[in-house]
Amino acid sequence: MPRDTLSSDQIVEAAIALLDEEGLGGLNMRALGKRLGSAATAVYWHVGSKDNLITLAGDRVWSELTLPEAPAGPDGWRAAAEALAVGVHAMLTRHPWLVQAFGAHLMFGPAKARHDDYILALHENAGFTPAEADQASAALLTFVLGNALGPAAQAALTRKLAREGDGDAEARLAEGMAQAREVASVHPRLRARLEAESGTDYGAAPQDTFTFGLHALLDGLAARLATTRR
Amino acid sequence: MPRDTLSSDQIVEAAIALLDEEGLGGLNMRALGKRLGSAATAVYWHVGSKDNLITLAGDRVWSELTLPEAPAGPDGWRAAAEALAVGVHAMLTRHPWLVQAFGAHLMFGPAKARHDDYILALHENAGFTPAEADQASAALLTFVLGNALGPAAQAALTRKLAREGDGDAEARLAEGMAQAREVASVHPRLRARLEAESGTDYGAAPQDTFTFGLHALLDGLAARLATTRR
DNA sequence: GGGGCGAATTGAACGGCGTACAAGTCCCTG
DNA sequence: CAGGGACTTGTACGCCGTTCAATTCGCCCC
Repeated sequence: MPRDTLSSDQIVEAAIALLDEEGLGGLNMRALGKRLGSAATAVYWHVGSKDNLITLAGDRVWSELTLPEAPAGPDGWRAAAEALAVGVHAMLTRHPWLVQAFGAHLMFGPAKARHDDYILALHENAGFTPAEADQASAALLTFVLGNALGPAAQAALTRKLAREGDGDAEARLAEGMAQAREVASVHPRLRARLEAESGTDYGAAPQDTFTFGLHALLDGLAARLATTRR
Repeated sequence: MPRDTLSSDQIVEAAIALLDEEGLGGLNMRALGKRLGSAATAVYWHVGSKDNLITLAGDRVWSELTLPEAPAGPDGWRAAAEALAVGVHAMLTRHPWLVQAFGAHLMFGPAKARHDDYILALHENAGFTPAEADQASAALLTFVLGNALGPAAQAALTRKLAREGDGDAEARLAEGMAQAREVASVHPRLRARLEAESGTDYGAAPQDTFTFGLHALLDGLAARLATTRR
């Protein structure tokens, strides 16, 4: 028999796989148990509760991010900060459920702590005062998180429609989109947007939107930094 | 008897009250029915499903925002944009559940559409190209949303601990915070932050963090605007 | 090698949830 | 007054997170 005793690592791994495939709403203990070849309740001995498991999974995902050896010096700040933000953005794109979990579970573990400390150090090394470094780091992070909310909702909705499965997975989605378009079409600018990019789905534009906003934010922070350094 | 027939307005109002008091996880159809003096299932005739109800509630809340009569001209852009962002931030503070709903429900209704169109017009009037106006509006909005995630999680956690109610509502919270501090204390910068503001709760700092980041973002957008106008 | 003990797993069960549905009640119109 | 649509109700189903007593497994010591 291939079945050995479970480990929390195995469980967290399986949970992440399930979350990536089925979304936050698709993770439930019975499905997780089946995936692990165990009874659903075996998980509880290792992780205590579903909330705990989600926190564990979130921190594990957060540890995917690779941090350069030493925080960049005063001049490398901007490139390093941008790279960091892009990395987090990519992570949230890979794991859309994470941003939903962030809104409901107060996730903070060793990997997140390491990451936070790194960003803080990066900003202090660049010349920000400690208080400014704190706020600048938070601004960067919350901007990235906010950008992930839309795609997360999109993914959740798509999955829900697919799971209802009354045969017409895409039909319902199209219907909902059409309804949204109808609501939007009352307003001139929104209608113009809709006509401009008629065939675009929700997932295409945000990438450009993200880099545009990120660059603007970095510009603003760089300006602060310039006045602080003087 | 004070019982009359329900209206969807009544239902949405009661749902918002329940959401504000108990959080997103505290809204359930039986409790809502009890609050309305009806059977739980009576709600379904009016709003169809819980998802629908949440979307309705979200749009109703979004309509709380008052938009100045006409979008500001080229010079008033910055003040108007800041005021708008601050207004949305305040709204999300009043209704922390809304940002959670945004991550799971793709909320888009008439009030949100009106608001989006208004912001778009504001940016176009200021001199942004349509494409830039789109991205700048989105950047502003996602930044505000991202800032609301932390407090939302905090509120959700507090409520959950209170509802478990094993007598020690604050004890568990303090325990969790202490645990987080222990994790954080391995890293020098985080430890410094903890020692600096030892008695601060999660809700105090974010306000300053929000205005700091917002100003930086607005600065960056203003710089874009300057180059575009020329 | 056998006995024992803690680690790990199991299946049944509980209470709460969203919601479908058939049956009922109310009220307005012709 | 008869009919029919608007509206409400109670019951029930299936899924969920979690608890718990009972059971099995694996290792260490005598």
